[in-house]
Amino acid sequence: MPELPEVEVLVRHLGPLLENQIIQSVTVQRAKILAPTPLEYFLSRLKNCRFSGLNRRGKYLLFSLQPPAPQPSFQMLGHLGMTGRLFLVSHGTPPPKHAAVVFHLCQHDLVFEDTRYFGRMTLDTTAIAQLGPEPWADEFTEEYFAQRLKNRSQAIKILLLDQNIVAGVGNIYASEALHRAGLSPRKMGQRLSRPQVAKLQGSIQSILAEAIAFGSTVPLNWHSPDRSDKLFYYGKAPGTADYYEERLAVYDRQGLACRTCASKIRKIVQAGRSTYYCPRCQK
DNA sequence: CACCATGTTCCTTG
DNA sequence: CCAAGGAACATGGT
Repeated sequence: MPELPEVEVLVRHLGPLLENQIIQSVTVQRAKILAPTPLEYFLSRLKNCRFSGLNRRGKYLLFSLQPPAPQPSFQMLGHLGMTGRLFLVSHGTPPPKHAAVVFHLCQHDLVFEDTRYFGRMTLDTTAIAQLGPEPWADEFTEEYFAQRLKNRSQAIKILLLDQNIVAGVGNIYASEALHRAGLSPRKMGQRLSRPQVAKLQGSIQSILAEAIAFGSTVPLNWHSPDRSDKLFYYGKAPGTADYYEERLAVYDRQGLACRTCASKIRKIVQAGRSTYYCPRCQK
């Protein structure tokens, strides 16, 4: 899935475009991703609603929807899973093969395409309550982070993927943040010193912030299922250069030279997920 | 054919 | 009760 930065870039782009658009009807090809919301309820609830806001929490999307007065507004929760993408096409454009949900607006269709169907689009927003703080929230203090790590015997890489500790870090940026912090992904959470906790906290914030800034400057194609950019999974705008080559320090770079010390980047598997690190820079 | 993939949840085992 | 590991979900790329 797009991790926090990709979702943030999407929200910043899509939010203004959706503002005040009214849903004429909804087509659902994969009712499973609506769970636990029943299909019929989903369709009837959304019809004639106006998009009144789009926000992000962790890797989740939160759509604010306003039904015709006097009904109160409510929220729809989206999650892109591993392969989910959201984009606008001209009204009536044939949907891609794995279009899970299509929201028919006036002049456009909002397509939620998800090849692997791991994503969600639901009226059940309870998942939000289980999330830890945003990386830049006041609550995500060094004290809080140290407290959450100190009694954990799991490797720090695995803990970074725990959305209940801090929300939004995924498999790519977990490796990247640990490299920047100079920490071994194998180090147990409880064995981080206080300065290491502080450095990791700062690394998470800066890695994610830079990814958002990067994604905000790259010309992306938001209007088709094209995903050829290998970057933000939205598709590179036609005629633009490959910006992504030197973007990541360690992720998917096993066997290549560390850009800091030239040692060979290694790949290991933790909790069934790949981790990349530099054996010399990260202790 | 085999293995890998940006995520989350559930189940089993210890 | 908790931690850890594995499988499941489903499809496509290499």
